Amino acid sequence: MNIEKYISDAALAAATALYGEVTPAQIQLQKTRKEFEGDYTIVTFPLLKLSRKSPEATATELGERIVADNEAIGGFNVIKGFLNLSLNDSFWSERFEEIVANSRYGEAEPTGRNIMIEYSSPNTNKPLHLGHIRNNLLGYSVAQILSANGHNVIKANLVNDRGIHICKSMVAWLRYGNGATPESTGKKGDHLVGDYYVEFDKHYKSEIKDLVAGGMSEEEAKKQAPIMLEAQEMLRKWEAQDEEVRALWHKMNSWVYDGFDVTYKALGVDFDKIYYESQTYLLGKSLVEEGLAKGIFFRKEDGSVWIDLTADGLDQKLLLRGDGTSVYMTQDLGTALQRVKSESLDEIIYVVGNEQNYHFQVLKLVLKKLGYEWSDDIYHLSYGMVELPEGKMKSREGTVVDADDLVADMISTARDMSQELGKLDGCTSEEADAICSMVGLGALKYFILKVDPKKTMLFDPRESIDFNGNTGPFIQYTHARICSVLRKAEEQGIECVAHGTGSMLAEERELIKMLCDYPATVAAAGENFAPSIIAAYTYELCKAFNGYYHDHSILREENETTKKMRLTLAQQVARIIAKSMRLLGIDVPERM
RNA sequence: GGCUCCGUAGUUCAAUGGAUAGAAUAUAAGAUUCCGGUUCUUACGAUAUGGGUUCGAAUCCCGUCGGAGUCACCA
Repeated sequence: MNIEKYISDAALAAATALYGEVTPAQIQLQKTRKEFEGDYTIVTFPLLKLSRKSPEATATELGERIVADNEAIGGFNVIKGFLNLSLNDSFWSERFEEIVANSRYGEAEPTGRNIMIEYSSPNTNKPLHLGHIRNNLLGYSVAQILSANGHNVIKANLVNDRGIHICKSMVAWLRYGNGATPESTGKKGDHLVGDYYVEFDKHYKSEIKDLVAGGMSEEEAKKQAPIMLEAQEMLRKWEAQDEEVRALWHKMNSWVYDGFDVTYKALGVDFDKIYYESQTYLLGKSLVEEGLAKGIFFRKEDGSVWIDLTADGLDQKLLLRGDGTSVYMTQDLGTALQRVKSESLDEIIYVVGNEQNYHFQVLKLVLKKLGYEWSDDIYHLSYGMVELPEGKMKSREGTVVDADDLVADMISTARDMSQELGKLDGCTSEEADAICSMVGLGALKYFILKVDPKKTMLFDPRESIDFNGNTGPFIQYTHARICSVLRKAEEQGIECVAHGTGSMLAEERELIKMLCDYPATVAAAGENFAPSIIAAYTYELCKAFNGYYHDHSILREENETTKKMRLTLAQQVARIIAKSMRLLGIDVPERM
C-alpha cells in the first residue's frame, strides 16, 4: 500500500470534518525527523487560516480526530505546529509482509511514456576520459531509474564520427603511422587513434613555429600550416565521398569502436540505439527552410542563415553556413525532430556537460519559436566537471585521466586491499576477479553518482574505495555480511518467515520504515533524474542495519520466531540494497 | 561585458520553503573487542555578504563579492 497516501487521506478527511473545505495541497506531509517521536508529520501552518486557532491547538484537535478515526494510527504528539503521528507495530508488520510477498517491490506500473536518454556521445578521435565516465554513469543510472518508474526507456548514443577532428587523426596516421594497426601494436584501437590525434597536434604546432620563424604572423601560420591544410582537404574529400578517404575513415573508426566497446563493457553501460553523425548531419536543413518561410530566421548577404535571439537575452545564432552546409545546431534540431516523430517520444533527455548549457538553451528556444510545443519535453541533464586531488584535468598539460586506466587502477586497488586481508583466499580466480571488479567499479560509480550532477565534483580514488564512510564498498560490504549470515542460517536449516513478528524493537520498526520508503525514493529519483537520491537512501539503510546488527544478534537469538523475523529482515535489507545499487549500475557481491 | 550555474564544518558531500542545518572524513577523549574489516558515545566545527518576501529562508527575489562555464561559418 501507499503509506503516504493513506496518511494524507486520513489527515484530509479529518481536516475536512473539522474545518470544511480543505484542498490536498493544504495537507503537508513529511516523514518525522529522527529526533522526534512519531512516523509521519503533518505541518499544520497551512491550515491555520481555516481553523482560526493556534498551531498547537490545531495540531492537537487534528491529531485527536485522526487517531479516533484510524485504527492503524495509534498516537500522536504535538510540537509547535507539527503534528507527529505514530503508526502501530501491527501496521508495520503488515507492510513488512507485503514487501516480502511482492516480488516486484519498487517497480512501478507501466506508464506508457517513451523516454529517450542520449548519453556518452563520444568523438571518435580519442579515448574516453574521466569526464566521459561521469556522463556514462549518469546516463545509465538515470535510464535504470526511469525504467523502474515504469517508463519505456531508449538508451541512445550519438557517435560523433565525422568532422575535422577525425581527419586530423587520419592525416597523422597516414604521415607517421607506417601502417600501424591495433593488431600490430597490441594497442586498444581508440588509444591508437588518439595517439595520432596527439601526434597531429604536435606537428601542427611545430609547423606553425617554423612558419612564424619564417616571418609569417601566428594567425596566418595557423591557417597555412601544411598539415592543417591536409586535414581540411581530407574533410572535403570525405564529404565528396572520396573512396580512399572513406575507406581509411571506416578502418580507423572501426578500431575506435572496438576500443569503446571494451570500455563500455568494463563500465557496465550499454545502449539500445547507436546513431552516427555521419548519417544524421544533413538533417535539419528542411527546418531551416521552414524557419525562413515563417520569418523566424533570416539570411545574411553571404547566404548564411541565422536566428536573432537577442530579445530573449541570448545572441544571434548561426543555423546554416554560407556554403549551405550545416552546423552542430542544425543537425541537433533535425535529429530531435526526427526522433520525436519516428519513436513517438514523450521526452528526450540529453546527458551532456555543462559547457553546452547555452547550446541547449538555444536548441529549445529555436524549436519553440518554430512552434514545436514538445520543445518543453527536452531536458538537458547537465553535469559539471570532475576534478582530481591533483587538480583540474587539462588536455594541454597532459593531465587527462584515461577512463580505461582509471577503471584498471580501481580494480587493482580493490585487489590489493582484498589480498592484504586475505579475504579472497578461498575463491577461484574467476570469483576473485569478479569481486575485485565489482568493488573497484562500485567505489568509482558510487562516489560519482552520490553527488548532485550539476556541481563540479572532486573524485578522490583513495577515499572512494574506503570500506568505511559513505562509499560503494561500505554498502557492498554490508550486503556481503548479510549474505554471510543468510548462508550460515541456511546451513543451520533456518527458514525465513515473515509472519508472527510478535514484539518489535525500535530499530526493527525503523528498518521496516526505511524499506517502506524504497518505492517513494525510486519515484523521487525518477522525477528529479537524481541517482544521488538513491545513493543517500541506500547509505542510510546500511548504516541503520549495521547499528541494529551490532546490538542485536540474529543467529544467537533464542526465541525462534524472533530469530526468523530478524533473518527475514536482514534478507529484505540485502534485497533492497541490491536493488538500489542496481539502479546506480552497481553490482553487489555475496562475499568480499 | 551579456547569459547560465555554483559559494554550507579543516576537507568531501546532504538538506520537495518547515522543527535544534545532517552525514562522512580528519582531530581529541572514552566504552566495546562477541555472527566478517568493528561498533558506539562525547567533544570540536559551516549556510560568502547586505537587503527583501514569508508564520517560517541554506533554499524564493534584488544587490555586492568570489569561482566555473559559455558567448565560433568547432562539435
